[in-house]
Amino acid sequence: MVHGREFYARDAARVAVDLLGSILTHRTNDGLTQGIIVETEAYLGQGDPSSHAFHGPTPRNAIMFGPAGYAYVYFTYGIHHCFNVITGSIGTAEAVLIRALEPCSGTRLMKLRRRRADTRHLCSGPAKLVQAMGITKADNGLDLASSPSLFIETGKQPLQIVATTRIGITKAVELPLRFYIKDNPYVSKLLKSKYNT
DNA sequence: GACCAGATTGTCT
DNA sequence: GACAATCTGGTCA
Repeated sequence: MVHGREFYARDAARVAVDLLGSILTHRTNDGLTQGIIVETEAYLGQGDPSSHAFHGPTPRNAIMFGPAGYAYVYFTYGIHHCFNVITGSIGTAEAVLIRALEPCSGTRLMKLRRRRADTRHLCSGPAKLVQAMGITKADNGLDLASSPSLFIETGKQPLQIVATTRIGITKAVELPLRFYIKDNPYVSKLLKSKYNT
């Protein structure tokens, strides 16, 4: 079942947890890719110093201030893109960053896009999965609740979930807003980068 | 595996 | 002008 607006219109942390085990699908002209979401991070809008929304609306983060269920794709470090889903109610600017996937369908296509042969390294990081799935800045603002080409649906249910601190940020680093599936080999980093190289 | 440096440009102060 | 929700490839062990 594809997640609808009501699924996304809840607290970012709750959505982040519930997205674990769900399946992300992207259809492009090149073909179909699918992955199980195994790692997420919650960003709490204007109250969160490490959120893009912290300083208020700008042209870049405008989509965050709209309704839940929309995709927020941004560019960073001069080379990378990251993929988020907007959550909460209109104006709260909450979002969930998808950090890692377990490749499920279209792994051949993922390997071509990533130019990597090792399945383990196809989607084990926010910028990696964006590249493997063929997500681009053009997907910014797409409605995941109604798009036929980009959506998330219910997957496995009973899971062991680990909550820990977020990665790659310099503010509010202590908040336990990163979630991943215990013992899953596709998670980007454990407490000490174990599966990363 | 651990640690480090370089890439490279959009975005905002 | 500074910095960024990162990744890769190098060195050393």
